[in-house]
Amino acid sequence: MVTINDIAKLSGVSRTTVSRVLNNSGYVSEKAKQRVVEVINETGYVPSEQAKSLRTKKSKVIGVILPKISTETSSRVVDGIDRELSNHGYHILLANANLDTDKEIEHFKLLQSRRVDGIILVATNIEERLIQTIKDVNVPVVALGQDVPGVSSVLYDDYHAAFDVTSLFIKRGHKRIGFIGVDETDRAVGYERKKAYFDAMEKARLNVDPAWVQKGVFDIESGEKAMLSMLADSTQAPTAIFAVTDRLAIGAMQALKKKGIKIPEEMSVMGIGASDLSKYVTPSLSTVDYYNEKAGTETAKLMIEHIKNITEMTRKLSMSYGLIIRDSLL
Amino acid sequence: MVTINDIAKLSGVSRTTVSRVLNNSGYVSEKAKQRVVEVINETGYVPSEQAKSLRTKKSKVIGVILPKISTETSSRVVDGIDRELSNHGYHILLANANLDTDKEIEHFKLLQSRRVDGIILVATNIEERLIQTIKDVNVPVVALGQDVPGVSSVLYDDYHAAFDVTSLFIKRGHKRIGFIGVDETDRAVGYERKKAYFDAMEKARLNVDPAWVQKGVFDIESGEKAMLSMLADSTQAPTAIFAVTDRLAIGAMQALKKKGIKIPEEMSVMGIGASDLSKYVTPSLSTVDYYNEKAGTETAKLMIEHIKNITEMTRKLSMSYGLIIRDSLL
DNA sequence: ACACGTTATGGAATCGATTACACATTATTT
DNA sequence: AAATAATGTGTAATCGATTCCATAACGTGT
Repeated sequence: MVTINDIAKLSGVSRTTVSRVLNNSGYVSEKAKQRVVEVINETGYVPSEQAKSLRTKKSKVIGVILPKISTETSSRVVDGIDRELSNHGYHILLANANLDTDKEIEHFKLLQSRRVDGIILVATNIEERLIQTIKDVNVPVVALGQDVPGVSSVLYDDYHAAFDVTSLFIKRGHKRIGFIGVDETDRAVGYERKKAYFDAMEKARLNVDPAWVQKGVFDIESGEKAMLSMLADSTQAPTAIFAVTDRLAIGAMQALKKKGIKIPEEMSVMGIGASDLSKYVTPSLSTVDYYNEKAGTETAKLMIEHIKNITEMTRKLSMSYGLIIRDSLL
Repeated sequence: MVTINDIAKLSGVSRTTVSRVLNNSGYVSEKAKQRVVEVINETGYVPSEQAKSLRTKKSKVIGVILPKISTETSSRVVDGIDRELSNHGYHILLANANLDTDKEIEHFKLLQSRRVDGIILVATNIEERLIQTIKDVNVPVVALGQDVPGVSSVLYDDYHAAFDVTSLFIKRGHKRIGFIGVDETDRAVGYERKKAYFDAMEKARLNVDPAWVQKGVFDIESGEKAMLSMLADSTQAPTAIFAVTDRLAIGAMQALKKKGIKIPEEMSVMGIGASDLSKYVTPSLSTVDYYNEKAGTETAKLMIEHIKNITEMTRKLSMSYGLIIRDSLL
């Protein structure tokens, strides 16, 4: 590997001068500069960011901790993050927590040891241990998707989105509305969306049969199971189903199809996420677009502001959302 | 930031001893060790991988260049890569080429400057410039998805997969089979799969109406367009459609639905990719599973072998595939 | 002719780790 | 008891860059 010293020797100057050429700083004569550039091109020298980082204490790398790599949401978010970061010369160091809080915490340590300039946490469940870990970290942390106390966060408006979905059903005349949620330890998806559903129902003075409220775990199969339980448990079936994610909604649709229940004639369905899937299932699924890519970009922007110390305080940014009305809705 | 020197001072030993404790190497008395560990825990010291890398010339980071981040294939592949790499203490530095060869080449330079231990290229089009760049790079490179000359590659068996799909149609009695491909500059997806289609047709002595052969660009919309062109251009429509990707196939299905052509009664459809989408469209799409995650894992394994110099020569690894027969097929 | 600002260059310290080597001290073998 | 081996620790060089500081040559205003 050719180093700055080699370039210095070959071009007959000191490594200080080479560094000046590299960074376009200080005084360098036109002649020296040309000679150095020449040698650099001949040798194919690429300066070591590592050595540079060690000295300057800036790595130009941002760690991104994901709950799971291969989900549509993750990949959209990462796309958005990268789009913004690469504009500022930053790279992404990936860390997959795989839905395991221990790993999440471990990744904070690992990313610190790599001296990343900041850490973006795409969050799910927020435990006390995690919050403590974040406090101990000495680089800026920005969270996406969950409101982490004391940490700048980019948030989806889960409450209002879920409220709007439920209200939409109500406005269309539905009185019996079922709900498929996830565990409430997930504050955003589990707790907030559920609360909004209940609030909307209560506001419209609509009754909620406990059997209409079911729980799944983020995949299609569990949505199917939840739907079947709902049909089995309730004396009177709902006429509409609000599932907190598209995959749960599509699972519910699978169950309904198998039961011969017509969508949307006998049952309306809505999800959240605007997944690719939602557009191409039959009937196409009404859903909520969370603009994940935009959310990623905003998170990255916030991170850069923190790094540049433009923003000192912790900020909370609420994303907007958009309802997408398709055929699954009567 | 607390450094190894601080730890040394606080525990009253030299930094050599601290390093020994850190790496569990050489001789250290039990007493000294305990003292050092104690101080480390008190201070929350995290060793700098950067400084370590500079000295040891190993960064334990692998650069991954993706053609596009937010695709199902990419995220599955990255998942597989990470699964294997993290087992060996490696991290992934992400680089998004966004379907731009210039960027791809630029990323090679950038990753080199970060002194990654290896580069995994998830490839699409292979240009001469790219091959030259790879040659100039001085770290191991492994390609995934395309056969890059002189570079170890993990390959999908595009030819046989496509041949099998076409043959399956033929075996089921189809005589007029349409093809929706992509540009042949993509050797694997564009060229190989097309060649296999023609070879299978020829082997069965079946005629191919030029209008049956259409081209799209990796998205659903273009699949739809290609299908409409095929119907418009051909005097006699095919009874089966082989699209080289699931998204193209689903686009074709959309077109057929709009035209009121029944799948599979009037037209059978197959794709390649085993996307989530393929399972939940109606009718469910028959396709080929390329086991992307496994491919990612294998690529990572190959990379590690190269880094450890277990494998000196360039190797070509061909992945297996599996046909998934679903409702879109008569 | 003197002082001073501008331009050009290099020496040497520094960032935070690893590691070769030297030097004690203690334990074991003969 | 002397020779040898095992154990424990520190000094200093090193990795590849940046950057502070010193020094020198040169022009120019007075």
